[in-house]
Amino acid sequence: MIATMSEPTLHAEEFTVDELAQRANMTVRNVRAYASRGLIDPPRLEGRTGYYTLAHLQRLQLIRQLLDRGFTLAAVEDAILRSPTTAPGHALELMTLLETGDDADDPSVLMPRADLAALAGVPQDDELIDALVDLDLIEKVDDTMLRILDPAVVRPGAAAVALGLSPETVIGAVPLLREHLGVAARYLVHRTSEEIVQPFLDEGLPEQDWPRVFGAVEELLPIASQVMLAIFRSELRASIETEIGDKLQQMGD
DNA sequence: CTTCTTACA
DNA sequence: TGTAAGCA
Repeated sequence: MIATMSEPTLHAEEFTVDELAQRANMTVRNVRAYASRGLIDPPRLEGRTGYYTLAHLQRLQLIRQLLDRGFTLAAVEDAILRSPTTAPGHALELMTLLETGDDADDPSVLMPRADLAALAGVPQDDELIDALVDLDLIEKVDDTMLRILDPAVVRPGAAAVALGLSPETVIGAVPLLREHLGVAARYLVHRTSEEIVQPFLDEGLPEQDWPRVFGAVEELLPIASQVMLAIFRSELRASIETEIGDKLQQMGD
């Protein structure tokens, strides 16, 4: 009915760059910059002007959230390019897990023994070092240098010690977490194998579909991680309420 | 007049 | 990331 000449967009859910940028609270310049880095899909082109959809908007909003959380553009880029088909929320959680996103392949890093002790806020202790070595979390390089094999575990662990937990408690948590999370991990992998991989093997294995199956399995990693994290968090909160809440209440009495 | 690209700062 | 020039 109404055909205003200034509004060629009759598809209700499509925007021009300008509208897109506005809704995402970004400048057009940055929208284009992200687009040029492949962070958003190319728009539907009509002549020379592009028309963007809600999917584009959501992607930009995700980028903004991650940027606002303090991640570098490079890290955001890495996260998005890694899991293109994963829902935006999952990618966000994935980034939180990966922290930086870059050193996911070989995270090991060299650190003087004194530095590790400083991070934990405790005096240097050979026994603690040995305990970490036994857990395959670090390696002895020489008398003064350590190789941190799993910084994602060691760094927060040191932080926990710095906050007042005993090193023994923190170190003791590692085998405990490995054991219990390992059960859940093996269960999920087993079910994935049975329900996703096996059917493809059974029905004749069209070779060209393998990348897709493999991709699906890969993408389950961040999704499962997110669920694990959410459940663990709620368990932590529940424990805090009962255990610590009770003690505080007793103090009040 | 707007979109897009490229280039520069 | 902003600004500008040239183009469709």
